[in-house]
Amino acid sequence: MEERFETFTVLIAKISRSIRKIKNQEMADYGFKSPHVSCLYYLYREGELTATELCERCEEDKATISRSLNYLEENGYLVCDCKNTKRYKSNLILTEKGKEAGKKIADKISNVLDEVSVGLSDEERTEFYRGLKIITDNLTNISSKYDK
Amino acid sequence: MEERFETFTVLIAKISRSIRKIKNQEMADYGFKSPHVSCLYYLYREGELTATELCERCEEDKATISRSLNYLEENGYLVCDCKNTKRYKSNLILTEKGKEAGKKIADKISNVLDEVSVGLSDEERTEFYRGLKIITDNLTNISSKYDK
DNA sequence: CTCCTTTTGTTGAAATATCAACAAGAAGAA
DNA sequence: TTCTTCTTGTTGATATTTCAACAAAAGGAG
Repeated sequence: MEERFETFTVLIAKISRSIRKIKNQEMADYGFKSPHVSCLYYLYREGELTATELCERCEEDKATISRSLNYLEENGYLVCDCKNTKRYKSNLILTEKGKEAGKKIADKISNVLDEVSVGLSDEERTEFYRGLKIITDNLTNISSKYDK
Repeated sequence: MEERFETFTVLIAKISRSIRKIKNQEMADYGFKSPHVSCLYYLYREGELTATELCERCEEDKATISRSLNYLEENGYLVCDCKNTKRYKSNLILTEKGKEAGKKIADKISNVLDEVSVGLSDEERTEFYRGLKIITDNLTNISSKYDK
């Protein structure tokens, strides 16, 4: 009997839910939700980025990112070196407060990642990531048929 | 530099999105969305199930499933051998129309699953699924800290 | 049977994500 | 500069998911 569907889509669904839950809860004291956490993480790691670059990193809709940035800016986590009223092509820059939050997030994420692969050897983990990459690309290809 | 976050959460996000897109689009002619597809798939494969069992299979919220079942019932894809006005503990049964749709879905899913692991040997695929299972369990553990 | 507890399913409200139309700016050609 | 076109970001509307309160039924115990 066909077991692949279960051992794939169901596991992926569980993983997605767990990741979102972790991102939502770890920084709940700050009022951050999953997309805020992603924004701060990437800005902390990569330095200045534009909104579009941040969308790519986070794999989130630009509307979601736009609204997350409003929240983060209003609450003093970042500023924008805007040449104009909007954020077009402008770099988003973490404030000190933003960097502190970013560091906290990066540390937590690092811990989680350590725990995630408990039970796999280094080699197995490497192989796993390789497989994950291949499968992601295959699926992206398949689903892109529906883009017009 | 820490690459694990990218090679994990981002890939998982992409996979989730692709899966949902495929499920949404493959049966769009029928007006099915992702949860409808999951319901029909499992009912087709496993025969009669209760709503709760279906929630477990689909990894969906019971509210989502409840509403999906309304749609499927209203449109003649399934009936419920209800002993009462609600669906409590009752078996959900596909009609002929439902079975046809279920078969179509099962075939499509089978095709997709063939394509998903192109580039991996049988052995690599088996190893990959094993790793996926371990990681899922680890993450479920980590995130369950937040359940009270 | 009657009462009590647990399970199961529904419903409306709230939170999130997604989509699509639009507006503002950038970039380049003439 | 002044068009024109393409990119980038915002906004409101809509769809979807999630949460939590509730209600109906089931399963026991007495």
